[in-house]
Amino acid sequence: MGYTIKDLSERTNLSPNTLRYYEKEGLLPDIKRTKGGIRHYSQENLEWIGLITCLKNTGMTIKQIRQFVDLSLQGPETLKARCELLKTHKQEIERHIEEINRYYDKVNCKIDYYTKQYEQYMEEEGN
Amino acid sequence: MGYTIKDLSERTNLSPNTLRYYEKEGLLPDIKRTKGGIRHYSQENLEWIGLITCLKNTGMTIKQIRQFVDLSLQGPETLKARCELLKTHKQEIERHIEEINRYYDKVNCKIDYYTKQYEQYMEEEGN
DNA sequence: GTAATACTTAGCGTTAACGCTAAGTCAAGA
DNA sequence: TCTTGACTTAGCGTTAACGCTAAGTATTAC
Repeated sequence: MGYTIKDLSERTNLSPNTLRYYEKEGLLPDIKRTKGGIRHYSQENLEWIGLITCLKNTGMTIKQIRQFVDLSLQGPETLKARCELLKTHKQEIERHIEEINRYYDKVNCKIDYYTKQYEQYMEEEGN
Repeated sequence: MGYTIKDLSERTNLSPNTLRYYEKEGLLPDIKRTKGGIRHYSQENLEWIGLITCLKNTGMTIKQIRQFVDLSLQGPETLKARCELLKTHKQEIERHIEEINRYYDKVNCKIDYYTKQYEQYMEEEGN
């Protein structure tokens, strides 16, 4: 039971290098080892990595994630703090979403504009 | 008429350094100069920078933007190519939007989860 | 005329998040 | 048993997109 580092690498699309790096940086606590020292990731570990990846891909730095992880390790007294941290981050994400939507509109406008320009150009050339 | 580099820096939130850098990299063609060699940005230049910024902040690299700019400089024969390029990029943006929405949902789930955990914790402690 | 701003070249520094390598050791599944 | 994969330390390399500095010159708004 459990995943080897290669298994997990495939499931998470993170390289073994990256998985070791995250562990070293404190983002992945409680990874079990065999007697021989080989990592064995649990289902829980896999899910945790899902959360880490989520935070990372929405703009959190490793250091910031580290702080969140440190809180998590301190037990239920920090539940509120963790919640606040996530709520703050949620607002960040909302800002990103707004921004990207604005840019999306802008690109669409440009596409329309170029399309019209192109049609006009073809008409002129077409004669 | 026209903006100095400082004016434009303020309007675009790009540093003078960055504006010169973009120009050097070929993202900003046709910037006029005074006899003395001082840059004078036009309204058109400002709008162009708006587009560049849009592409950059939606994940295009300087090099890719450069290709788009090069096409633009070649006149109306490249209108179709530019259009295709933007459409491809539009799909990229759509992928980003989907991704970020998934992450957004995940963060919200976590917030709910922690909130419930917290309430439960408070109940237990509250006695 | 003078202070404030702009220009150039050029080249080194920075940050984040890894990648990669090497050397040497160890583990474990078939 | 043997081959395949895993482990460690440690340290250098990489990429993108600038930042910063210095030195020395030129311009321009007031």
